[in-house]
Amino acid sequence: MARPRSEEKQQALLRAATEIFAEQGLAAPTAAIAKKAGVAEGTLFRYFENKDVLLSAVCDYLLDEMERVLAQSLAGSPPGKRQIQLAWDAYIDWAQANQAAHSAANQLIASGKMSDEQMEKSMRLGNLTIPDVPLVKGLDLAQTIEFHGTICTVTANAIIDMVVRRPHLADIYKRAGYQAMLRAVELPEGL
Amino acid sequence: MARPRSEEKQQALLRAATEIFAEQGLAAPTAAIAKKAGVAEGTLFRYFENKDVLLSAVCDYLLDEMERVLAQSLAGSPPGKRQIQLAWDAYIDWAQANQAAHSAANQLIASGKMSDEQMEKSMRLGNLTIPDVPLVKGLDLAQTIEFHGTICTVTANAIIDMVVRRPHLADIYKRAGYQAMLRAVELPEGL
Amino acid sequence: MARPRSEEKQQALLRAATEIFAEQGLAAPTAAIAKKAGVAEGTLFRYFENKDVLLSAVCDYLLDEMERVLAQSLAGSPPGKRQIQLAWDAYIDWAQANQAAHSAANQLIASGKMSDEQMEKSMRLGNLTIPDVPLVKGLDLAQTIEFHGTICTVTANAIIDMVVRRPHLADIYKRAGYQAMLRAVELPEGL
Amino acid sequence: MARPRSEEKQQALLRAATEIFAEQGLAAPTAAIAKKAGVAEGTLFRYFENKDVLLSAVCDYLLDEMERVLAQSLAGSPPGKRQIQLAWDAYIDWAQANQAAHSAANQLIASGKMSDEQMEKSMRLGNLTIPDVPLVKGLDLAQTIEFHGTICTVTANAIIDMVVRRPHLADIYKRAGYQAMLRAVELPEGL
DNA sequence: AATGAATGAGACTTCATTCAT
DNA sequence: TATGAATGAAGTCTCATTCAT
Repeated sequence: MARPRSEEKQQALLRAATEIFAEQGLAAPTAAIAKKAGVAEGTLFRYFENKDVLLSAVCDYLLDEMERVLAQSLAGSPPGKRQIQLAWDAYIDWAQANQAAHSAANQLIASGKMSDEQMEKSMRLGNLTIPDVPLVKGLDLAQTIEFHGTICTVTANAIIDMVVRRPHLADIYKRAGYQAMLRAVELPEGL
Repeated sequence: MARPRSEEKQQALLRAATEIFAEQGLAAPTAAIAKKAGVAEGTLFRYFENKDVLLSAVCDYLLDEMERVLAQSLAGSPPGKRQIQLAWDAYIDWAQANQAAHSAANQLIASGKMSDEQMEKSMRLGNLTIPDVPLVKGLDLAQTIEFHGTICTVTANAIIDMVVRRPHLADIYKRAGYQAMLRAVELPEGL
Repeated sequence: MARPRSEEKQQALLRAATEIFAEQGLAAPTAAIAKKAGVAEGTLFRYFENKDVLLSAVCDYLLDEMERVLAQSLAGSPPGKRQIQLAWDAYIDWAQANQAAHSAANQLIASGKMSDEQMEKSMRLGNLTIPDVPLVKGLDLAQTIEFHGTICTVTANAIIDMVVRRPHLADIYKRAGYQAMLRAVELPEGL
Repeated sequence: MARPRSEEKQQALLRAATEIFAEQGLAAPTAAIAKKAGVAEGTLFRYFENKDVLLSAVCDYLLDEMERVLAQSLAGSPPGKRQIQLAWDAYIDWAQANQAAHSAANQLIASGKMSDEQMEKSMRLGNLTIPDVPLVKGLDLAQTIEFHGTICTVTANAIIDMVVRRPHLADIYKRAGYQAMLRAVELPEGL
């Protein structure tokens, strides 16, 4: 099974899978994905050997997307300053504008089907912009970063859920969530 | 008279379902649950009309369990003092000792199949011990409580994941997580 | 499995089965029958070895009922005169008043599960009151009787269906049907 | 392109269903039908969404078949003359030659699962060739036609049963039945 | 390479029958 | 004897995957 050529169809399938997973869960039939992508049922399996491979590919696709969004948000801003808030806002705005992507990503993470590499990448994104902070007593540097990154990530996701549920309070949630996160990871609120 | 319907079997099914859901996800076959509970496939459906009813029953079972654990942790301690920490520790310890229960509960909450009542109860548990705090600017009282309760809950769950992944750091995560949560919701750290 | 004693329960089961079969078809669960009869699921099988035996017993029960109704209608009327009309009216009135019995009987006959004896008895009932008529050319006496009896029976059943569907026309259907039947079997209409 | 969906397979399924229903009743397993049609179990459900749809499709298939047979029998014969006998003979001959079809059709009609449209079509076929006859006293025109059509239909079906049971008397039953039906609906026997 | 019909394992569920009480 | 909980075979239907076209 040589990787076939239509980059376009591959993208269509990834986008369709993202939406279908968001709507119906990861157990959604591959046929529904193919249909939404506008290709035949069998064609899906020319691009993704089986459903697990597709799940993994969607995961990569979404991680790349997040990475792109975060990278773009930081581009051109002086490192070490306001970086965190830029990333925070960019992530929340992206999730609000791409709820299917956010939902699918959460389901994939929760499914326990992500590879170690993918887990690590998702971690890395969560830690992306956390500056040097004092070690948590009893943890080494890597563990401290992971600890703070995790709290940052889950807080952001919680905020996104609230934003999605009450869009008219989006800005309030976004700001208050940001302050709460800063306090949680012991960064000065002025940051 | 005929054999009485056994409370024991119902409990066995709920426990088996919890474990199987934790291991295989909510899409796990009912046959696996019946087998683990040591009953015939058909027996499951005498106790739970169909799979959705079983899911819902497991949800109630786990919420009751959590409620029991939290209530017990608070029993006998003077209200308004150290209550939060007692609940925090009890929840994290329970989750560490009952990983299947914690995992199943999380999946059920994420599945969107919970009834409104169940959602509300899970919310209530999350807010249980949060004392009066100043309103978040722009939110009313209920929204403020929800906001803080949500952050508290997701932080606790994040800590549990870390505790499960690195049990030897359990106490450190638990303590540091607790402090982080207090700061996030703007409670004095000495609490 | 000795035949147990409660005649009353046996009758209750037969009556319940008749009603349930009429409502839900012969594929109705035995549990529904037991419930309607007010006995436990397992009790049914102490009175009827298995479902086929129950079907057969219901068939006998209904044939006996019809026989009783027809016999009663003829009792005391001088043989050979007006007998046919008495039987016709009695049968149609009985079916209208006992639609479940009629429906169940029809389903049993259509199911092809009747024993030869039962088939023969149902035939016999259909022929009960047909007086001597000239042989149909090409048929012997028994065949002629069967031929006329069959036509009489199916006509009566057709009339019953119409009566049930339009009760306000019951008498018209009953009379017109009777006349049509007489003509079909070449009996003088005045009979 | 992919294999085209085969009209042939759909027909095979309809024919197989007809035979299986005739042999085993409408409760027969879909697996038996698929097997007899020579396709996989799942294939049946690509052609018919579920069992009820299959039942309905078989019903349509058989009604169409009957309509075709009756239409063909009348084609080219001057209207209003001998039409009835042509249709009668064609129907009985068809049923004798296609006993499974006749049996399945009867079961479907008896099952109460036919749509109103299908009921009406089956009625229409039964009334097809009945010419103008005097009103039955107390019934309007439509009711009279229904009355006669019903009697005609049930008589024909009764004759078919007899023909099937004693094929060597087929012609005698057919003729005698025809005469009986004519008398029943008050048409001159010479017709 | 793309298609979508075909496949059949496996899911959920029902129910006749058995058997412990 | 009566009960009804327990059983598991069997039914309907879904869907990931294959393969003829």
